[in-house]
Amino acid sequence: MRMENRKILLVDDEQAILQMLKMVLTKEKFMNVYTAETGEEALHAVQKYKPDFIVLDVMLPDLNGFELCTKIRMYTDAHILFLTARVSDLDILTGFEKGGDDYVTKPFNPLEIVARMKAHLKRKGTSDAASPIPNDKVHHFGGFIVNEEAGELIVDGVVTPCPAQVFLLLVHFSQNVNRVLSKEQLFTAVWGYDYMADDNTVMVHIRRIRERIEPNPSKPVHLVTVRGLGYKLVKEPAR
Amino acid sequence: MRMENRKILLVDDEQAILQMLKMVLTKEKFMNVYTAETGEEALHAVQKYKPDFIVLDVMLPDLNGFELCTKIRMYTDAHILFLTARVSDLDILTGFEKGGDDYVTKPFNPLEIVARMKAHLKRKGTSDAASPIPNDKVHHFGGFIVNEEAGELIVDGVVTPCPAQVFLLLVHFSQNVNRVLSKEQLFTAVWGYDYMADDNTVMVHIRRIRERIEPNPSKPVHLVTVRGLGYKLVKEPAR
DNA sequence: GGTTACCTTACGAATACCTTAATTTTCGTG
DNA sequence: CACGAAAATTAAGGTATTCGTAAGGTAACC
Repeated sequence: MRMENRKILLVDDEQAILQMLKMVLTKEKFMNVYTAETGEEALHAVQKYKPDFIVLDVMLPDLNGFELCTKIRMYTDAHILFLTARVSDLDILTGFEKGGDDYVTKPFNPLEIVARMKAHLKRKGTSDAASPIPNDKVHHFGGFIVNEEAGELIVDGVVTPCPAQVFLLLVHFSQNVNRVLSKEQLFTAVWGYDYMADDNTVMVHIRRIRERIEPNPSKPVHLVTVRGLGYKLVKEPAR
Repeated sequence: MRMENRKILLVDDEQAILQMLKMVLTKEKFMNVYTAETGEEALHAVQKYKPDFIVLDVMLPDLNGFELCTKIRMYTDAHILFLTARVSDLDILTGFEKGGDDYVTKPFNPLEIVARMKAHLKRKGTSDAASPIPNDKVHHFGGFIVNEEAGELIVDGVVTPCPAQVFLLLVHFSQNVNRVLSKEQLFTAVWGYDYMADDNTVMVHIRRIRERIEPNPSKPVHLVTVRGLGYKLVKEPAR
């Protein structure tokens, strides 16, 4: 893929910086330039556009840029260049530890950003390495990941303890996304019995899943109830 | 190839800088560190050692660092990080144009050089055509190595005695890194029986592995328990 | 208004796992 | 073949966690 077709994500809360960088990049024929002004927007943009190169300001209104970097690494291996006003060595080293690849201090010459970007992207060749290797045992949802192979649940970038039965139920849902499953089906598939005497066990476990993955477990958006039919795990929750 | 086996070339006419960087790199377990004090020496070193990463001072007695960079590019595609006292934007951009990948201004923190180096080399993975064919029978973990071919376990650089069954179990884990394996799976794969009457045999062997590879066998970070599901050998233990 | 479906929290028995020691089995050597 | 050492399995006591049940409640449906 030609360098200029690479996708660039610019993350900064200062409009002036975003506009300046975007202008310079456009002048250099970079056509796929996206912007975000908050950490949350950035995470959405990463999942939506899958950028090859990310310019990331350390100081964001909602998230520390380093923490954001850690979260971004759940979705992409793209090159991350930090923008920072700080010159503390500890902060610089922290950025590298958190999975960053480079940093530039403010105020900066936008041509330097472009030069660094070009130096990096030139080496990428045509092998689009920024995409994650598809793995059907790792299920990605907004805000959490169910990793069957590792036996792990990751919520907002954090490994979340999950008892075995709860996890197995969640795995079963993840293997049947957007599909309504009755309590009987769940009990048979996950518990292994042919007959379900009482459905409370399943409901309690559903509650336990929701406590881990839902913003508000009492108003679920991921693992929703379909009254009279069962439950389903929704890939992209409605807004 | 492991990061620490990468070849580093340091080019600067100041002995103090060369010695300081070499000391820091050696402390970080980089064993193949070469130095050159002139452009001519650098060119020779590039051809002789074929370094993966080059730290290159702009001000050299015989050659301008940028011109040297252009010459070096005839022989290698290694990552080139410029050291420069100049802060002129024009010089910085010149460096990138001449084929440089990065730059750091003097005076600098040597740990930043190492951090940048690691950030870059970490991405190189094992795909280095000039290196011997990667050997998937030798498994490297933080603090220990499982060598199937030699039938050896090496912990903190020391060959560690390991009974056969314990070793075979560890090999099986090493072939399934970051993958949770149940006690039944382990018993079937390593012991060769289809049915496991009692799981205590496996647990005792797990304990024996942990006694060899874990800093604290009772609080394992490498071979971790996934309660209700089994065990997994983690490549990079969580901090 | 009554019934049904689902929700939620707390609690205790059962389970999973850990650990060390004892016993049995295997292997190497004389 | 006997013996000693090493390795593997079994046994036993212990701890921490999990799971299923119970009970009280709410909302939707008829």
